Amino acid sequence: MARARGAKPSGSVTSHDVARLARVSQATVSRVLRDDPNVRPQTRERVLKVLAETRYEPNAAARAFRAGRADSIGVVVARLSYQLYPAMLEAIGAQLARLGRRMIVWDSDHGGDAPAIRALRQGVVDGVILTAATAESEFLREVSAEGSAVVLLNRTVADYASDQVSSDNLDGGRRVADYLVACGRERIALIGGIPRASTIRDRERGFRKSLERLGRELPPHYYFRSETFSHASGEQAVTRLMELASPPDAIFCVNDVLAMGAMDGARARGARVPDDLWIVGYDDIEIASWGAYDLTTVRQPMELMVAQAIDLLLARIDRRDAPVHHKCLPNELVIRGSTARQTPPASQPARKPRP
Amino acid sequence: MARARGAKPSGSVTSHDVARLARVSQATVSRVLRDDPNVRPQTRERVLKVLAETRYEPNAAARAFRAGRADSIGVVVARLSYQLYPAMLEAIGAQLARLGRRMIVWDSDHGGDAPAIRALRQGVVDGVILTAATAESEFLREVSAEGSAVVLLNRTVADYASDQVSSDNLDGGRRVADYLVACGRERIALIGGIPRASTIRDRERGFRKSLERLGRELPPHYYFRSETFSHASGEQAVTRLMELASPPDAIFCVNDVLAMGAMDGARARGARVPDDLWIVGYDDIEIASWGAYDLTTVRQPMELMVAQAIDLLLARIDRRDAPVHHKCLPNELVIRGSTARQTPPASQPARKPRP
DNA sequence: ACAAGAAATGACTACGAATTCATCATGCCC
DNA sequence: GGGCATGATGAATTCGTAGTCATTTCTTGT
Repeated sequence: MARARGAKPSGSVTSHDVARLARVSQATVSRVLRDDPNVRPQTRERVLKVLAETRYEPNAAARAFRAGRADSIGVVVARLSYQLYPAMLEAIGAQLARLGRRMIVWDSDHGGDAPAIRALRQGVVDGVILTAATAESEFLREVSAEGSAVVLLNRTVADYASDQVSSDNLDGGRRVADYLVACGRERIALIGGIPRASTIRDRERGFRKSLERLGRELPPHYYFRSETFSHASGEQAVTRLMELASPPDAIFCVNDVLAMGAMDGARARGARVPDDLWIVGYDDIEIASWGAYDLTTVRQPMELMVAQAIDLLLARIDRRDAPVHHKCLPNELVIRGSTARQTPPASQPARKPRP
Repeated sequence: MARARGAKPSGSVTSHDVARLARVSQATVSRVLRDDPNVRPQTRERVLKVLAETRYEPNAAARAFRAGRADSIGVVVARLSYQLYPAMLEAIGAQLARLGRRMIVWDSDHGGDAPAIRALRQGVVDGVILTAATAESEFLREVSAEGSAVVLLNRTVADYASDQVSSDNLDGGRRVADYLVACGRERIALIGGIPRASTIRDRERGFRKSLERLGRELPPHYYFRSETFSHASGEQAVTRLMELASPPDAIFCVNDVLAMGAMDGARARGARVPDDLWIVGYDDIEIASWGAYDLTTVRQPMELMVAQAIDLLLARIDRRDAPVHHKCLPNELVIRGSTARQTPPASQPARKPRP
């Protein structure tokens, strides 16, 4: 039994200890720590000396308890295996660090949003950023209605009273369709995903609607819904599409991993990209720019999205009755070698062609 | 100013409130919460009913304050852009969640280990897992000497009195050398990295030593040290190597991203892998198995390493005088299409050939 | 039915930092 | 030099939980 009850972190020097050693009251130590001007320089000096000597560190639990806030923010992530999410987490972490907040991370694979929301209610965190498109929990609905400090990032739910930040996935899908049609692609296919995720749903809808508007409705056999967002799914999907009597000459994949799987699958069947088949992805993860894939894709303004999500969250932590915002940022089509190499800019005008 | 001083998390129902409503003492509420057997079923029922009605959640700060522990573990990571680290983080998170611990994440890019160690001293976290190979701070040295709950994961420092878990990088490098020689490669090159990281250093040393033992010392012009572990560095390195009068026929890259960069660079210069050039990586990140790279590489027993690191950490949190362990786990050469396609198993025996 | 013991419960307290309020010291002005 | 403002400091208090210890209530055996 190495620990007494109520054991404290290593040093376990308290502000009372410091006060005693510096022959002042605990209140004065607290004042010095908080840089209160009402301390005589001489006294401050003495206290600072003892603080340094004892290597005092304030007890975080006591401080949080007293202050009523934790200075920590919760982040719920999913599928860290997909590069977009580590990148997002990295951005969130960097920005929170700059703001002096800690970041507690939950993986939505283990209980979805619930553990994070629970932590919020217990005061473990001051607010929560939800990035994972988990099922719409009634738990979340309720918390959201309470005006709790919860922000949905890269995920929208129309009737939640929570702040939400996403990029314009509808427009992203539209851009891809416009681009492919403008470049004269004739047989355009779509590899989509589970419609539970709002982002995916919007990408698909934007893509379809734009095709329709251009008189090029997507035929059912050119649509493949993959159950998971994996490389293997992309391979499988492209294999099906290429087995068709009239295989597509362009495929839009709703995210980059699917696109890379599709590319590898197509190549394995002897197709050349982009000579025989164009492939477009979504997200612009780092690998997309590497030589092996050199993937045309849609890039979201990640840093900006994260910044806005954190802004909204901190604002709401400050005042829970702050107005609810649903932000939707524009994104950008990044054209690379998986499309376009030898096709000249098409004559058919698109709404926003980026030849 | 929407918040009173000492504001509490949303509900802000305390155990006193519950006690009042259930017409019992706060102590009894506490007992019910902690499942103390000394509560009459009837009383327990009444309290539970109020607990449910009020949606009571214990105040985490007060609890942590009182209990003297945070039930949180800190993790310092680096370069989340390299897939190995998100995978590691995911494993750590999953295992901690299973143990009922929260995970606070710091990116070593912002202050190195210091913020995490500081948090440890303040009791924000009960222990820290350091995965990032940052500079050897005197801060850490000191903390380590104190017997604080710190574990180095995938990183070794000989004279730190901390628990350490890594895989046998020396042996991993050795295996690669043995394999390449055994398969009859004649001109073997090495793309290495900053020797600050113990893992990288060991991989290089193991590789070199094994070559020497086999009478195939690495000539200086076949060694390239990249400053960063990036795809671009790999491309750059391979370009240099291929410009040599006698370019290598096999390259060992000390991690997978470098290997992928090298592969893309080699292909861009018209070389075929593995027909003209073999490439071997290290880490076996997910992409390594994808068709575009199909990379031969060395896999570390990640889940096991994480499990052992957490075991050691929790043991040390329990008793700071626990014996110090330096664990070193074996790893595995995973042979794929970036090597070996048409070379038959060599006649020359290697120590542990895996043809 | 009563004592003795066990079970159930409540009053009270500690934990550490930050804050309020009271008090004491100091300097300044006329 | 007396009085008053201001600056510096300490005593006391608060926060919510989980303990300790004392007290009350119940159960059981005779």
